[in-house]
Order: sequence, then C-alpha cells, then structure tokens
Amino acid sequence: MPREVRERQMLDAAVAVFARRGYRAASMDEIAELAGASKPLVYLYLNSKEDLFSACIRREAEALIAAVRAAVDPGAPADRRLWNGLRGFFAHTAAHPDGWAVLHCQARTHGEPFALEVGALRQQLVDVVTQLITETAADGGCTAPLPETEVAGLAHALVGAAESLAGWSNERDGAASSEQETAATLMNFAWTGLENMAHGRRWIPIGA
Amino acid sequence: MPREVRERQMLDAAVAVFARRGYRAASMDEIAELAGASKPLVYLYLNSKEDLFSACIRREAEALIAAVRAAVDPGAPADRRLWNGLRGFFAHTAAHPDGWAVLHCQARTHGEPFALEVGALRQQLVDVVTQLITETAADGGCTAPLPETEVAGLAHALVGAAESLAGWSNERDGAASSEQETAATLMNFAWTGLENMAHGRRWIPIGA
Amino acid sequence: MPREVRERQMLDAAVAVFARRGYRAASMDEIAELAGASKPLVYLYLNSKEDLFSACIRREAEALIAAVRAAVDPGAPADRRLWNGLRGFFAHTAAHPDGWAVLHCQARTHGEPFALEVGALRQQLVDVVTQLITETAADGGCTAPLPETEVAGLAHALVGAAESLAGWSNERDGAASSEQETAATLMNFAWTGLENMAHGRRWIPIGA
Amino acid sequence: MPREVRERQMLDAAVAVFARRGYRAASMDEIAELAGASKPLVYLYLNSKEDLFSACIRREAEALIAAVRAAVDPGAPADRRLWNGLRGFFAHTAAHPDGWAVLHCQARTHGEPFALEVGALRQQLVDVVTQLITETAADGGCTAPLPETEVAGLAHALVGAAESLAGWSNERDGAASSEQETAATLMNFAWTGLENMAHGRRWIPIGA
DNA sequence: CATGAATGAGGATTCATTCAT
DNA sequence: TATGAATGAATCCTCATTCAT
Repeated sequence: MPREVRERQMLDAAVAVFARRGYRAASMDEIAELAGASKPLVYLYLNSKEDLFSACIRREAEALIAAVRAAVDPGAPADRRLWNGLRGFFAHTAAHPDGWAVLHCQARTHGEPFALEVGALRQQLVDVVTQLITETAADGGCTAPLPETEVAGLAHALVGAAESLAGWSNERDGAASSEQETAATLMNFAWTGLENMAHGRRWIPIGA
Repeated sequence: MPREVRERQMLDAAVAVFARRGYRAASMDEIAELAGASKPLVYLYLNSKEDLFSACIRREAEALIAAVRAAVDPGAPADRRLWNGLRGFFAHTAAHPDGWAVLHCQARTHGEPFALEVGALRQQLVDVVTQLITETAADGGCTAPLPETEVAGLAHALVGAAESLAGWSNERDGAASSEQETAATLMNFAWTGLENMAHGRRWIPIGA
Repeated sequence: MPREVRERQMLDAAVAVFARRGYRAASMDEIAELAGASKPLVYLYLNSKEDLFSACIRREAEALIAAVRAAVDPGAPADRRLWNGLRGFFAHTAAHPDGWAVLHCQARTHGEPFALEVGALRQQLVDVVTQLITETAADGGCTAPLPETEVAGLAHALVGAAESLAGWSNERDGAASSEQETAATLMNFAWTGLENMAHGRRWIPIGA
Repeated sequence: MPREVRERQMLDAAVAVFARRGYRAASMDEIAELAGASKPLVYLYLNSKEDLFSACIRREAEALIAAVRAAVDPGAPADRRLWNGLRGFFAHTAAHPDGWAVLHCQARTHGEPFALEVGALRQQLVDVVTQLITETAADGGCTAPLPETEVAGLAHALVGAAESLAGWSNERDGAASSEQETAATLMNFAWTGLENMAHGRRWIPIGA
C-alpha cells in the first residue's frame, strides 16, 4: 500500500480518536489499530504523537479554510459573501464533525504548540470576517467609521457565534436543511446589527 | 488547619492546574503541591481526580451564574438587563480566567460526566438569554413573533459570541476598562440585530 | 467506656474484617469503623496491624482449644472422648465462623509471625488427637503397636478431615443438628479405621 | 524470546511469589523481576494481577487433576484406584509445593473470582472420591447402602485428610519415599473405615 | 478517654516510544 | 515496507501510622 494512502488512513483514524477521547486520553495503540497499521509504522510516518496531532490540526484547518474560501464568490457583494461564507462554514463543520471537534474543542486546550497552530486558523477566519465587516460598512454607506478594535471585537463575536451555532446545530441533528437555517439565523442576527452600527445607530446605556 | 479552608485551597489549586494543563495532563501531584498539602489529604477530602474536577466545575459554574444573576437588576427593562448581564459575565470571566478556562475549554472535552455538568451551566446561561430575547421582542413592540427554534439559535449565537469575546478580551489584557468596552461592542451588535428581527426586518438571500 | 469492653469490640470487629477480606486487604479504617472507635484508639490499645492480627489469632485459638477441652470428659473412655471432642470442635467452628476462617484460612497464609502462632494451635489439636489415638489403641486391645510417625500422620489426617468437614458443613447451612451428623460421620469413618489398624488389619497394595 | 516461553516463565514466577507472599502482598514488581521481564510485558501478556492469579490457579489446578487422573488405572478395582489416586496426589503436591500452596492456602481466601475457580478444582477431587467410595461399597458387598449426604461428607473428610497430610509431609521433607508412606497411612485409615461403614458396622454413641 | 488532621511509602496500571528482524 | 517484542517513566490511588489537642 502506497505511503500516501496509508498516511491518510492514519490521519483519519487519529482525527476520529482525538475527537472522541481528547489529546491526552487518545492512545497511539487505538489510533494504530483503527488505522489498520502497526504502531511502528505510525511512528515511521508521523514521528510522534505530538507531530501526529499537529498534522491533524493542520489538515483539518486547511480543509475548513478551503471550504469557506471556496464557498465565497469573490465578485459578489459583501452581504452575499458573508452569507455564503457562513453557509460554507456550517456545511463543512456539519460534514466533518470529528475534524471540527479536534479544532474547536481539543486543540486549544493542550498547551502552546497546538494552541498556536489552531490560533492561526482562527485568525484566518477572523481576518476574512474582519474584511467582510469593513466592506459591509463601506457598501452600506457607512456614516460612522468603526474603530479598529471594535471591528476586531465584532469579528470575534461573529466567529464565536458561528462556532457556537455549529455545535448546537450538530447536536440537534434535525433536518438536512438545518445548516441552511442556521446560517440564515446568524445572518439575520448579524447583518442588521452590523448595518445599524455602520450608520452610527447604537444602543447607549442610559445614564452611562 | 480547618478542613473548609484546606478544601478551598485545594479547589483553587486544582482549577489553576486544570486550566493550565487540561484534565488528563493535570497530575494530582502538581495539584497537591500547589495546594500546599499532601496527596493523600487531597484524596481524603475530594475522593478522586474525577470528583475533584467535578467539584471545580460546579464551584466555578455556580460562581459564574451567581455573578451574572447578581449583575442583573430584575426590575429593569430588558435592554438594561441584557447589558448588565453581559457586563457581569465579562467582568467575572476576566477576574477568574482559570475558572473560565476550565468551564469553557476543559470541561466539555472530557467525557460524559463533566460535559453534562458544564452543559447544565451553559443551559442556564442560554435560558437567561432566551428569556431576555423574548422580552426584548415584547418590549420593543414585536410585530413578527420569532419562531421558537430561531430564538434558541439566537440565544446560542449570543452566548457563543460572549464566550468568544471573553477569551479574546482576556488575551489582550489591555486596559482595565476593556470589559466595559467588550460588553458595549457585543451589546451594540446584538441589540439592534434583535430589534430588527423583532420587527420583521430581515436579510433575505437574493434569489433564494 | 472501660478499656476491656472497647478492646473486645475491637477484636470482634477485627476478626470479622480479617475473615471477610484477608489480612492484607483488611484496612484499619474499616476495622476501627466497625468497632465504633477512632483509629488512634485502636493503635493505642493494640499497637499495630500485626499485633492486632496476632491478638485475634490468639483469642480465637484459645477459645477453640478451650471449647474442645471443655467438651471432653476426662474420665470417659477414649471413644467417647474423641466423639465429644469432635462435637465440641464442630459446634464451636459452626458458632464462630469468622474466628474459624481467620484461623484456618487467613492465618497460615501470611508469613512467619502468624503461621507460627496458628501452627501452635494446630499442634495442640494434633497433640490431643495423638493422645486419643494412642489410648484408643490401648483400650481396644492393640495387638500391633503403631509406629510413632504413623500415629502422627493419622492425627494430621483426622484434624484435616475435621477441618474440611467444618468448612463443608458451614457452607450447607442446613439443619441445626447438622453439626451432630457431621461429627457422627467423621466418627464412624475414623473410629473403625483406627480400630482395625490397632489390630494390624491393614490394606496392603497387591504386589507392592 | 517467543511469547509462549515468556508466558510460562511469568506464570512460574507468579506461582512462586503468590505462594510465598499471598495474593495481596505479592507485588507485580517482584513477579516481573523474578520472571526476568519488565512489568509492562507482564501486563501485556496477562492483563492484570487478577487475571494472572486466575491463570496460576487454572494451570496448577489442571496439572494436579491431570496428575491424579494419570495415576489412576481406570480398569483396576476400586481399592487400587483409590490407592493410586492418593499416591498421585501426594507425589504431585510434593513435587509442586508452590502450586499446592497457591491452590490450598491462597486461592480460597481471596474473594469470589478465585474461590470459585479453586472450588471447581476441589469439587472435581471430591467427585472422583465420591465415585470411588460408592464403588468401594459395591465392590465390598455393601449390605447397608450409605445415604447420599453421608457419602458426600466422607468424600470431603477424605480430601481434607489428604490435603492436611500433603502439607504435613511437605513440611517434614524427610525421606524421598515419604509420599509412599503418607499414602499408605491414609489408605489404611480410610479403607477399613469405609469397608466397615459399607457393612453397617458403625460406632454408636452410648446412650444417644 | 478520644479524635480530626495529616503523610511517607508503595502498588497496580498505562503509555509513548524503540529495536531487531 | 512492515512488525512482534520490549520498556522507562509516570499516574492514580491506598494504607498503616502519628501528632496536637
């Protein structure tokens, strides 16, 4: 069996096991067995548990980013790009729950090396969203330019909302179209909020 | 030293170590040492690593919920209650980053017993937010009642956004007032979005 | 509470726990709890686990020997003395199963100090039986004096048979009179065998 | 080194250590060291201390039963079969004192799982003896059929006597031929007793 | 007389990792 | 390319035992 195929099988197995057990509780034995290979072979191809986990993160992160990028039509207006990006995000996380679990739940909780790796992914998502927010403001005829910090905050909020919704809609594995609905809910919530902010319509704490 | 004091020291140490290392990677040795007690005493008071982790989750969850509840003035209108709840949330998570890390990052990733425990906390947050959203719609003169599923989705989105922002604002531990700003950002984002939705103003995908 | 009473309670508890769990698996915690006293008190009165176990063995051994001795009427002929001794033995072991378990099952399996102690008990039983066998031979008009080694072997065989029957009759906790029957069975088995041997009637392996 | 060989070495070591120390006091460290292997290997091959002990019991029990069976010539008359069975029993226990110690002293004292296993062995011995007693009665022209309970009692008594003698003759590890003598002593004791009982000649307590 | 608080030492078990083949 | 055999190092947990009160 060619190395490339074997390696993919190993990564598949590793993602599944890491998702189910967590990094520390996952055992190389279980991964090797699920991959249908012997442990020494796993070490030959992937060096160590740490490297293996890194490889999982990288592969899944790239796949997610690629899915989101592919969903966005660069020529469309900002609102459609946000809408399509969200749909792509929800569709991919729904289709690859193990990969998503590794990225969202496991990677960040296990020390520097992995947190950095997954942090880079998150930053990419945030960057995409930041740009969309900025463009949205411009497209919508922004009358009150948003300070940079606030844009960053909004981007983080949006990504967090998306992540949370991804988990929620995965749990209630309802209709096949639920990912569409989930995206719509978030879009409704976010879009009008953004538009208002871009026009300086804000909520102001009374007396603050 | 009286038992109560020792027990609190142990929980403090455990929360710190669990936050830094994760459940599996945390060693009872390190926790005991940090608590300034011997391992057998930790076991005598808290039974097992699992029970200790559960106790951490419970304590931190109760503290967080209490902080949010305490921040909300039950007599105030819905928007102020949301605002105050958010401020309480951000203030508490900023003041107790380890506790928040245990709840948000660690607890959900380590098997049923803990996931259930922390799931209960999250549900409480979601419940509070759900109620606020509903009342907001009413207060704002809702013209288009939101379907129940959508309200749930919005609540999850809002909680996710808050969780994400909590992590973000903890990372850039800049100004002391940043928790105020963070709350304001989210409030602006969420409030206007909710208001619009409550009045049936929605974003509609063109051609969908 | 006077020391004597407390000490007896402790020994009672220890015998029960040692019988149920074995020496190593028995914990001083469990013993202290069952005795209704605190652990330091147990140590104050009985020094150590080893001493406690020794005390159990000694007490139970002395009780058993005393019971057998009390059952035997020194003036009776040899057969009646054997008969009464057996009845006393079975009655006592049936009435004190925990003590018997400690003596028979636990004490011998845990290293020199205890094995010696319980060995002494067993030797006393064997001595009594040895004497009975010798007298039986004399009473029955022995025509072929038995060599010393053989008498010792017979005594061990008889004690072993009695021990085995004690366990067996304890298991099938049938009629209240079963100890009587058990004694009768062994008596029938042993007595005629002894009588024959004393008269030189032996089983000889053909061709050996 | 092939697995089979290693596994046997481990069982040998385990039997020796369990015999010397008892189940609880035996440490896997000592067993592994005596076996000349590392602890993880012991666990890899034999799973756990409990399984290891079970494996010891099973191996030793099977060996003992096989030795007794092999010693008995199925075509011989009942008395010769009893005689040969006893010789086989004493020869095997004398040749494998550790195995016998594990079976007789240790296995019964350590909780259900092992007690059952060793109980099965004992039952097999008792069954063999029970059948011999019954046949003996028949061969000897039984005039007074023995009640079933009594036969069972006799069988237990005989096995107990044999067990006791095995221990005794092991202790005074005197002449090489002592196992022959031991068997002869027991045979003399038992055989004539059985014959008498089969003919209704009983010892009757005067006045009972 | 009685105990709550505390621990040093040790034991079962697991796991990432490496050779020799 | 592929693996059966093997282990050092750690981890959870328990227990007999002792003080200070």
